[in-house]
Amino acid sequence: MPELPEVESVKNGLNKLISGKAITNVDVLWINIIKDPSISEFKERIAGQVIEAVKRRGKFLLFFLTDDVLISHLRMEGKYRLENTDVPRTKHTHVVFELDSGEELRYLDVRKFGKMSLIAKEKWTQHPSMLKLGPEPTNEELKIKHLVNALKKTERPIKACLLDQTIVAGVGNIYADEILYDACIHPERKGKSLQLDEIKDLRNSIITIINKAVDKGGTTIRTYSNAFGTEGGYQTYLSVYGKKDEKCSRCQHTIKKIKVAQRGTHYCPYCQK
DNA sequence: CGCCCATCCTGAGCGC
DNA sequence: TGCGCTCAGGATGGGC
Repeated sequence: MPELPEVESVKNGLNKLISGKAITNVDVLWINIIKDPSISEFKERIAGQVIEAVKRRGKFLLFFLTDDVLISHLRMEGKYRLENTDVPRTKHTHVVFELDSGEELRYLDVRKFGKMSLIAKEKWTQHPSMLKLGPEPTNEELKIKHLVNALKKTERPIKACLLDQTIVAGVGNIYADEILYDACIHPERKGKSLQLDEIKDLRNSIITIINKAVDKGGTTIRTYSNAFGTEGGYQTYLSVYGKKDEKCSRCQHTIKKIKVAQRGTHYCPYCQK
């Protein structure tokens, strides 16, 4: 399940593989992947454009083309693969970008949850998906004051707040659990119950955990791999995610799994207050 | 406005 | 062996 660190790794791989190549044609094999514009406009506009660079905002991949930006979200299991045209397309290949190099950039997605949008370059920051995004989880962009404001009035559990992309962009279910463990905060604590020093700890944990995961090339739990097909390396650093019934490495108590905001949530009932 | 919940999807894992 | 059920979950939009 690609979160910010995994998308960052995919972005880096794609830049090496496809920057400077032109798209000659687009095949859409599962129409629900394309959110907007219409399928015909999507295909017609992309054909002929050059992929200048691939960037990232939150969990969204941004393909900067000659005139447009292709906004792509991998959701649960989306992947990009560069293949020669003679390699057979698998049944999970849903969108194919044919390149002037004779290769194909293929979008694969077992669950078909991923989405793509195309928008004019000068308007991409105004796309609804972009407008809703909060700050990137970096020391420069994620301000204490912003977190204080976002949390001070809400009754929602802090886990739900971390998953809310308007509060901070890029955190998903795995890193939310890891961040709360690192900050020693119970996932069911109401947002407004957090004290200032706890919010500072939380901010530090968000930045530290995400940075380290980026550094390790992301986490491979189920099926994630980057554009080169290589797996991430952060899974060996996980403290609670997927560790139900195992011992907490800090206090030796047993890691529990509960549901918070409809999401599987792992935590240590002794360390996380 | 804030928040909850269903929806989209398929494959893995499990019990019988 | 194979069937049917449950679970996994990010963003979105409807509804209260």
